[in-house]
Amino acid sequence: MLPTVDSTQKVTLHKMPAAQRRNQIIQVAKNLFSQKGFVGTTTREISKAAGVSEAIIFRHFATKEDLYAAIIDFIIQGYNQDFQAEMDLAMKEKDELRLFQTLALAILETHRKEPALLRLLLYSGLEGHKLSQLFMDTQVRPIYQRISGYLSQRVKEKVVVRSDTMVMVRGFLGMVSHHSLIRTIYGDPFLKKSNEVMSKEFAQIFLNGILIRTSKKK
Amino acid sequence: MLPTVDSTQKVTLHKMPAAQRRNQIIQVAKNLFSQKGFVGTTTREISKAAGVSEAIIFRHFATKEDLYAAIIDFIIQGYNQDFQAEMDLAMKEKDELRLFQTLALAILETHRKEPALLRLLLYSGLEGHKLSQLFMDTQVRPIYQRISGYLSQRVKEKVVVRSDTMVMVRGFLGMVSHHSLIRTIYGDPFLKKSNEVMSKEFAQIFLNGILIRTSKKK
DNA sequence: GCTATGTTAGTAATTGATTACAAACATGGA
DNA sequence: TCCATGTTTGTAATCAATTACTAACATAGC
Repeated sequence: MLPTVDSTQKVTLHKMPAAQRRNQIIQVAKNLFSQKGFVGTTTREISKAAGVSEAIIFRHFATKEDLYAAIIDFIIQGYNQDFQAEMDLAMKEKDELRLFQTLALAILETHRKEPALLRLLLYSGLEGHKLSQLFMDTQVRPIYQRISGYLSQRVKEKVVVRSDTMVMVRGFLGMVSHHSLIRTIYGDPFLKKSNEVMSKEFAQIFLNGILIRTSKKK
Repeated sequence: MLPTVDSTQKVTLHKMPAAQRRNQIIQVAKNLFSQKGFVGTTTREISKAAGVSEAIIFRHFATKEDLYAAIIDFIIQGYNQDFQAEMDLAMKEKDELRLFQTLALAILETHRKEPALLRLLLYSGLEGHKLSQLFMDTQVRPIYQRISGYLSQRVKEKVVVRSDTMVMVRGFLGMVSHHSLIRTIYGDPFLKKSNEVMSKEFAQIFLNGILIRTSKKK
């Protein structure tokens, strides 16, 4: 907030509890870092966007790097994985279409609602910060493990073709993630379908690709 | 090259023809920009890496931005598409497996041999430079058109399932590109197969996914 | 009144870009 | 063949602006 002028023409400062200010700075900085990268974002910009003086930034975070680390924590912590429950259910019921459709939609919708996350991840990967590695280890790898494990079980049950299930997961997540990337970064002017439709079509292609064809249907 | 001292203790400068020096600067800058981004790379670094003073950079390129544009030109110009011929042949012979395997391998090998290209593309996309848009328009879009057109023809011939061929191409290129991205940026510690194998497996999954199954073969 | 929250006004270092000047080269006319 | 003349390729030093970060002082609100 910028200082506001009251009725007596006197400037009144907007003081905020430390925790709240700290959180506000994190939010503001997250957006700026995601738009312009770590080196591309200046502490002055952040302070201006937060409506405080630059010194306030350094009262809450010792260095610019510390602020970045706090953003990392915030993201890792607050990353919502409530789609996990639905995926569990789909696995239990051995409903592959629903499983992969849910997974795809969760990813696409996350990136649509929070494009800053994807951009921040890419920047941090390119700039060599630890966010990317941490995110891969704590968020992405478990998904690989779970899906890959499930597929391996389905291979044994002669439902999925005998091949490297890690490659399958990589392939499917590639379809979805790459689509988000193109959409988020390049705008994607020539493929404007909804995330629901894209999820369904990706899941269909993928499942036709890995399921052993039975002649029961069509 | 740094100035070298000859036998008579006299400093001899290493002068280079303008065109050659210009080219050398482009190469050096390309690597630095790809590693640290546009804002993350200083003209001083570039000059040091090129072994000349900073003023030389600005003699050949009016601004840092101009240097970046020259790199863009260089990449667009020198981007090798000799796999196009092999893809044409595969299309002519209606050999889908070979078509998509060739495409995948060409992409993966390009990124393996020249990781700077992928990184530069990502940075330029994130930083909002025009390289990304230009590359998409001149290099990527034509591939989408050609493959998508071919698949549409094969849909009519009842070989490929009736669905959006653009989504199919996006899906396949997603598998491949995303794999390259993970490998280039995050190192990919848990999927170490060769590009040849990955190309084949991706192509198989994808083709099983979009081809209408005939019962002639297994 | 006290203290946490804020500001103003700085720091030294680094940024992209420019200056003045020197060394190496090309070449035409004697 | 030679060297005087003009051009090209280079350097060192410096510019104003901006960087991350800090010190000293001010004030809101309990």
